[in-house]
Amino acid sequence: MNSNVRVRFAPSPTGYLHVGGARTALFNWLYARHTGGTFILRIEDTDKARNTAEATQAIYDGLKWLGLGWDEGPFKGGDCGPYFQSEREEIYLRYFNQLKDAGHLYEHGGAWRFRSPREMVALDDLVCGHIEFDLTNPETHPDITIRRPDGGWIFHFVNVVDDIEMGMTHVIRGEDHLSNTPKHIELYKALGAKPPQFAHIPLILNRDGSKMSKRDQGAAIGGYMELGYAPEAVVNYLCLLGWSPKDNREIIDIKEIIELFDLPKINHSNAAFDLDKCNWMNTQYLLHMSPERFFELSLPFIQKAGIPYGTEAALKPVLAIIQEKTKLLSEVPDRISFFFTEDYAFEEEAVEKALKVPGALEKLTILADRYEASEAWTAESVEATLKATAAEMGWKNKELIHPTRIAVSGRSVGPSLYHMMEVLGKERTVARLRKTAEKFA
RNA sequence: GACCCUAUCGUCCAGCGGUUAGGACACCGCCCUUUCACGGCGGUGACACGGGUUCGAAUCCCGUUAGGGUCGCCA
Repeated sequence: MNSNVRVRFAPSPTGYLHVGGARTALFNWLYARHTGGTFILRIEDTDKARNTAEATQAIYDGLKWLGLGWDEGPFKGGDCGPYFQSEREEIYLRYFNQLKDAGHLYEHGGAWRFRSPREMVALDDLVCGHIEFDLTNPETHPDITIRRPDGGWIFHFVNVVDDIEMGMTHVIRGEDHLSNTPKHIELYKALGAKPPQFAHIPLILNRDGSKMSKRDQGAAIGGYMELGYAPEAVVNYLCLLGWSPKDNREIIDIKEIIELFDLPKINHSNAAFDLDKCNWMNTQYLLHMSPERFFELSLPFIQKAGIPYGTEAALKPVLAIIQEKTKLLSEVPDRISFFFTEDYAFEEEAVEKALKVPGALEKLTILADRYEASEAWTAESVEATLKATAAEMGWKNKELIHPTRIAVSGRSVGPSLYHMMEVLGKERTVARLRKTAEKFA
């Protein structure tokens, strides 16, 4: 932290963290980390009607889950607090009086409005480039209200005041604020402050180009948390919406993204959210992450589901063999459940196809005998024994493999069969084979 | 309606005056294979349109069209 760059994420507590907001936070965070600057979290809770307690928690949870830690803000403190707009009344009053005394304000219907200087306002946006706005016509650009008759403050005013007070050097926000920016610049000037550098990033839309709202698929960060995405995958995906390393790579470590990230490299056009690609990204991360990380991310889901896994030592080998098949962490409990109970369920269709065929149950009994007699118990030895048995008896491998898979797991799909039996252990494997042979006899 | 932003495969990106327009997701084949995945190979698929500028435009300029945003006593 040794540059003077100060950026912020300033969400309004709405009850959930929107992906668009998350990416705005991410780009601010990336810029702060890239420059060695400071990332600030400020809660814009001027609207008292909203439930700030729970709604604010959703913001903290989402940012923490994504790994976007802030340097100043709630729980962290800092020299520019408080970091809740609802607690900054005196500051707003001071700036309000400054504007009023200088003659920039007038009362209208009980509310206070800022008198626009009626000029051309130029903006050199770090993403969008040089833009000139003609604010000379009051018909098309009416004066903005900054304070309600009840004394409440309006976004445009408190946002600018806080950015001045908190020493923001760069304002990185959604493009939906681009048209508001000239008004903000007027406010900065009237307050005798130098406007920060602006960077308006493109919006995230639905696949069909429509605006993403709360109910749309993939819109709420909480949804990713519940379904069990790897946060690093979601972050990686979000980074690629509007930014790219320019060399056609997709999976990139966040450390490298921090190095490569810069504002002028951000796209100018809106991006559509593609859940398919996000899902692919997630499976890639799940597949390649360390077993330790997979364990760490899976555990909460396993505990919540109440899987009686016993000890971590018993759980880890099981997780190790299902990791490569897992698409979402929320699937983990179901994928591992049969390892931890002898009362596992049998898929009806699989039973019909593989067990209720002539000779299938006899095969299981014969295999159980062979396994019982075998010394070694590794995936390799288990496989060798199975194939040797099939060869000896004149069966096709498949004719033995499928009934065996269903006998030991109750399912037609699952982890590598031999590894599954290795982890299950000799005793339980043999017992399951025999029990199944009896059960469907 | 006014103003602002944007415009390359269905989607996300690369390209920044001369390329067989590249990669990824998705989709379709084939291969691998004990299931399901992973993986490998191949394929379908795009420069919105019209004018310029230039020896030469996806690349630069203008217009049109389309999409998005803003125009609140919401943030």
